[in-house]
Amino acid sequence: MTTENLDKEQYDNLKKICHEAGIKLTHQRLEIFKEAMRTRDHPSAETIYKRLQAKLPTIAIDTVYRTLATYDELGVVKKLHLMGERAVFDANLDRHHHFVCTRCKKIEDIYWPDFDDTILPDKLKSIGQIKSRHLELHGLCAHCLQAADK
Amino acid sequence: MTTENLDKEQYDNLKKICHEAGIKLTHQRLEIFKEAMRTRDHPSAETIYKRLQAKLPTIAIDTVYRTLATYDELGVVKKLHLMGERAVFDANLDRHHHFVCTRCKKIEDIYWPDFDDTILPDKLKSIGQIKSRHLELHGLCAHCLQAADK
DNA sequence: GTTAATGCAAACGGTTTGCAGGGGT
DNA sequence: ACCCCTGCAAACCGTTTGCATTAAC
Repeated sequence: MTTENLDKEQYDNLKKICHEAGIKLTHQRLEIFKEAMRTRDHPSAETIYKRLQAKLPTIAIDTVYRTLATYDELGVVKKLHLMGERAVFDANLDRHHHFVCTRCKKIEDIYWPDFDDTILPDKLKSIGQIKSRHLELHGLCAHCLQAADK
Repeated sequence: MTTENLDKEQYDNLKKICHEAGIKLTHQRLEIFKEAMRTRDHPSAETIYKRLQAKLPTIAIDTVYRTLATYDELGVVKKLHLMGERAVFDANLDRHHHFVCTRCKKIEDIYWPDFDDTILPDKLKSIGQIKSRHLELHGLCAHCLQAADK
């Protein structure tokens, strides 16, 4: 059980979370956690699975699915359901939204606190009790935009 | 080829769209169009398929998928990808967003023109070329809210 | 040692595809 | 008559599940 690339604080925190949830901190769970924390590129379960194969050649993809579902329930990562495509997992728990490039499918986190703080019109409040707002901006990312007007 | 429940204007418009797109206006395509127009409850392809079985007992579900995909391309209906659940189709082409009840999973169209007209912060514009914004509000609908505080 | 998690394989559900026959233009 | 569209079946892909083995506590 190695902890390189993972600071002690994060490790202790995960240990605490698992302990409080009454689940075991297995080798696989630790590596999946590290991989999820390592990048901000919204990997899918399959992506995480592939990235871990070098380090854990015998890991099964259903373990990745199960672990990420557990982490989602525990609030360690957040399962997103963008675009009806495969679910992707976001280790960024800050209040944010997403930009999706329609060409390369890249997903970028965006921040728009003024929008988050905008009070909903009274008309919308009659719908019920609104708990969260999820904004997706769609378009061409800077990179694809550049490639488009070649 | 019957047109009950479909006003002549809508029918002529579909005919024109198909003609201009160079595709045939078949019996199945007309019935799928009528079914999509008949309700505003965001049916899935499977739902439309089931609703048409009484009238078209031999229709195949892949025809529904193919036709709805065609209509999506033609702008007749809009394919949504909410919540990573099965894709649903929306015949409402007005500028609007969606409310999703976390309990009963009902999807309601919502309108918030002030938000649609809000200019994006300059910071976000650096992402690239933003073409559309899709907002999902999540929470409990009025009905489920009432059921919750029984 | 006890219990839960893993790996394997098979099932699952929604969606897509190849093909031959049938219907619209 | 021509060709596109349909219906059928099978494949597909991401995800989930049942079960025996393995590992964490």
